[in-house]
Amino acid sequence: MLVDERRQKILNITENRGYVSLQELVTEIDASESTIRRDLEQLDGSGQIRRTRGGASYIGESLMGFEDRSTQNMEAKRRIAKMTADLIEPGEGVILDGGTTTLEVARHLVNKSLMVVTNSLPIANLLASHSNIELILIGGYVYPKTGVSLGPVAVDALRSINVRRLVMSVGGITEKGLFNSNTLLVETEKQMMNSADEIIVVADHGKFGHSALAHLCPLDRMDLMIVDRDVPESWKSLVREQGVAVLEEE
Amino acid sequence: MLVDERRQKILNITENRGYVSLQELVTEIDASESTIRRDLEQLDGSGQIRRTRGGASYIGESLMGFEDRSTQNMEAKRRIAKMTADLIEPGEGVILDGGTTTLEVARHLVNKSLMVVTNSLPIANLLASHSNIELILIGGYVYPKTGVSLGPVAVDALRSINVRRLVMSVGGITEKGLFNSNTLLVETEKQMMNSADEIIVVADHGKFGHSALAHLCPLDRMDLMIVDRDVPESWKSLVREQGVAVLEEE
DNA sequence: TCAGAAATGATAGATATCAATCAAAATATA
DNA sequence: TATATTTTGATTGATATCTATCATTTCTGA
Repeated sequence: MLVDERRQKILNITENRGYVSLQELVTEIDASESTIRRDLEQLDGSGQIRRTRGGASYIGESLMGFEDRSTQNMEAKRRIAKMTADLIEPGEGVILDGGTTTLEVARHLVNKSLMVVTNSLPIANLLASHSNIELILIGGYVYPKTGVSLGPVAVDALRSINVRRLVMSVGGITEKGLFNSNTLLVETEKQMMNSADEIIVVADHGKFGHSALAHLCPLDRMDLMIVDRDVPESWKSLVREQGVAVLEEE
Repeated sequence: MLVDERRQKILNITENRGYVSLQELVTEIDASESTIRRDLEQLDGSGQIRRTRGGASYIGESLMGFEDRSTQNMEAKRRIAKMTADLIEPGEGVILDGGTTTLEVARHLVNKSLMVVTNSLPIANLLASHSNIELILIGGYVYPKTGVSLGPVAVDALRSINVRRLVMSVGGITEKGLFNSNTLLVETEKQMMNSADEIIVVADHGKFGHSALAHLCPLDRMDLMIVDRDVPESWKSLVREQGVAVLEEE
């Protein structure tokens, strides 16, 4: 059997079953353990399967790298996401910024009829298979860490868009305003804000009191901020003083 | 955290990533190894995940969005993809059109240093996590069936791009030229052709002799066509007569 | 045909995972 | 409140897998 033939066989088996043990492969392909190991090493290296201890598993086209890595305050993020999604009415147009919380928002939107604009690969991925959602993807340079599109291409694409609401996530919030860690991202988000009538910011308690590299906007640029119950009262009143509505849990 | 909540979390993570190691779960859920083991045992016993040595993998159809399990001529497509990928040299810029075959091409490119431009969500997903690849995503209306961006937004974004090679897939090939099933897609692909110096078309034997709704271009617009060994000689010579190079299996 | 390169199979020590067990903590029940 | 039950976390010896190495075989190109 040729090398590529054998690897193709491994690929097929893995794809069909989702997972195979190394021993199964050794038996079925009738090659030595070492050979199969080397095949797995190669196939894993080229991104075709995922090697695991004792075998290999299939790599779907799923969200892969991005999601779930930072489960910080995930509980709070989920509750915030639910509240946010409940605000969105059928038939609306909405921009969803990239982020863990906004991805959770998207999960709650899959059954509504909406026009969604997003620069986030994970969100696009989630929504693309739902035909009730008209999905407009914002392209650009893709930032590998989070899978969002950035830069001039993204900004240009956003210029021709106008929707009712923007749901935005941020890296940090201080009395100076909103922050994110990437200047290109901030440029993109500024254009998002120009393209929407109402600016909604979702922020869990971990965001307050922290700034970041790039300043996005002052607090009063927001229309509505949605937070969890663990955000100190002092922060909420500070934001309210700027004329921004604050929606908190129950 | 409640028991069921924890198990749901394991389920979610497993489903999203296809596979998780036990150690990852211990870290992210912050429970003891024993507890997670017991959870996995339970979830495996009730058929919700498949337990593997060192972790767990997702069970059930890899519904993962777009890809069609019953794709025609998958073997041939894979071999064509391999040949195509071998042509691409490190440092190049390349446009990858959406399609089953081009997705396979992308799999072979993950370890090269490249600039990749694509309008395909599945391809973007695959490549986004590889930092050696500079990924530029073409946005636009997302066609739910296949997860590719189409329309004026996509065309505009492509206008400002110029790369060495375009790898394109087609719906059908006749003596009249290349076809695809969607007019918006064809408009987008026409701009792709303008944005590349060399046009490579990948086509398995199932494509020949079939036209489709929208005419893309005449045969002589191609520079190189890559086919499998089952394409009849008559088609290959027809294409060659138009001054197009044809690369076939060995 | 021959030499060099690549692929293969076997082995062994190091390392990680597993199942089983038990005590402590949390929860439920009387 | 006290007791029984369940859940959890830590430990341990047994077992499986991993990496690295090396001799052998197969493939490749001059």
